[in-house]
Parts: sequence; C-alpha cells; structure tokens
Amino acid sequence: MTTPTPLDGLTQDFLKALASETRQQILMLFVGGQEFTVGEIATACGLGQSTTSEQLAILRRGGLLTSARDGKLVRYRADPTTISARIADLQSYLTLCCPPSSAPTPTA
Amino acid sequence: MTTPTPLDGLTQDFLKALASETRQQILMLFVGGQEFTVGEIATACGLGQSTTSEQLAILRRGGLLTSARDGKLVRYRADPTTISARIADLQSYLTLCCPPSSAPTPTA
DNA sequence: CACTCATTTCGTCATTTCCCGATGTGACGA
DNA sequence: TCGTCACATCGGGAAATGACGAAATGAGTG
Repeated sequence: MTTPTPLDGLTQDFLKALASETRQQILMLFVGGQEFTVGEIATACGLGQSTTSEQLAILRRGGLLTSARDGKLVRYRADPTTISARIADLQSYLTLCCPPSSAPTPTA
Repeated sequence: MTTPTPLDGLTQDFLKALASETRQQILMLFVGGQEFTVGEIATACGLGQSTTSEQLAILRRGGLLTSARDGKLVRYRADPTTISARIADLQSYLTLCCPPSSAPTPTA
C-alpha cells in the first residue's frame, strides 16, 4: 500500500482541464451546444489567440471539447458523450472511496 | 457576455482539490470509509507531515474530507454528503454547457 | 507559386503549486 | 508547570502552470 492507484489517466486529464477558471469560462460559451472558432473564443474571453489555442487543446485532451477543421477555421464544440463518460468515471471513483450514504465502517 | 459565470466557488474548490495526483492518492486511502490520522496518511503516501497536513486542508476545503479531534490526534474521513452535492453541481454545470444527448439549440 | 488568414507551436516570463524543514499551537501525562 | 506528542502554520526553493508575442504550419485565393 505504498502508492495506491491515483486514478484513470483520462479522468485525470478531465479534472485538470476543469481545474482552471479560464477554461471554465471558455466552457460556458458552449451553453446551447453552439460551435465557435478559436478567434471567437479568444475575443469573448479577452485572451490572446495563442493562449486560447493552448487552453482549448487542454480542454480537448480532457474530453470536454472536440475540434474540426472547416476551411481555414477550426470549429470547437462540446463533447457530451465523453463528458458523460468522464463524469461517470469520476462518480464511481468517488463512490468507491466515499460511499454516498452511511456505511462508516462496513465490513463488520 | 464578457465574462460568463465561471462556476460555483464551492465546486471550484472541489475541482482544485481533485486536480492533484497526490491528493487523489490520499483519497484512495479512504476506500471502505475508514478514518486516518495525518501521520498515518503521511506514512502511507510517503509525504512529509506538513505537506500532508496542507493537502488534507485542501481536500477539506474542497468538501471531500472532514476532520475531527480525538485527543491529540486529528482523524480525517470522507465526506460523502458534500461529495455527492459537489458532483451534482458539476454535473448540472456540464449538462448546461453540453447537453448529454442531442438538443443542439433547445431554446424552447 | 506567392500571398494571406486562422490556428498551432515555440520561447519566455510572472505566478502558482508542491514539497520540505523549522517553528507555533493544542492536548495529554508526570 | 513542564515536557512531549500530533498536528497546523510559516518561510523558502524547485517545478509546473498560464499568459503573452513571435515564428511555424495548414488551407484557401490570386
């Protein structure tokens, strides 16, 4: 029991992506399921373009967004399927270490 | 629409607490709903004592753990109620910006 | 091909995080 | 009270993160 399994690499990227106010701000733009280009997101959030691109890459790695080329633009949108999967992972992880109701010292 | 609401301060602390491999490692100790002292956790995770205390404080602020004095010891254990609440918050936040299935532009 | 636009990647710097050892605080026992 | 044990807090150094501007990449146009 030296180093217990931290948790899934995927869930890890998911959490890291979420653990930033800037990236949360970016995510909020996608309310309504719309698509946005990098430039649009940069403008909306008041960030530089390279910064935005980097943050979007982190969100994509975390499974929160997907990207698709559209001519010379790159359109980003939410990735609900992966998000649901990651949340489910997280939930089962937390349920494992911290059972949702009672059961302080089960076993016996 | 300059700076859309990032999200709850509570959920923010929750995410920050989770976004560290060390703290995830600590959390894994609580599988089974057991209690641990700071010293036990430090030993189990191979961390210094002050480090452990600090990380536990972050986990407590994030709503993942609670602490209680027991003589000269402090026992930490998981906080399932708060955890469930924070996960629910997170889920509704993500559901808002990224509807789980279809519904690209709901509106009505 | 040369040019331009949108995005990505690179180099850099300021800030934050993570870990530690040392010191301070609270609780028990002699 | 004094000493000790367990934990919390303080101060600092190494590493990671977040932001930017500059340069490189990919896609379309003349």
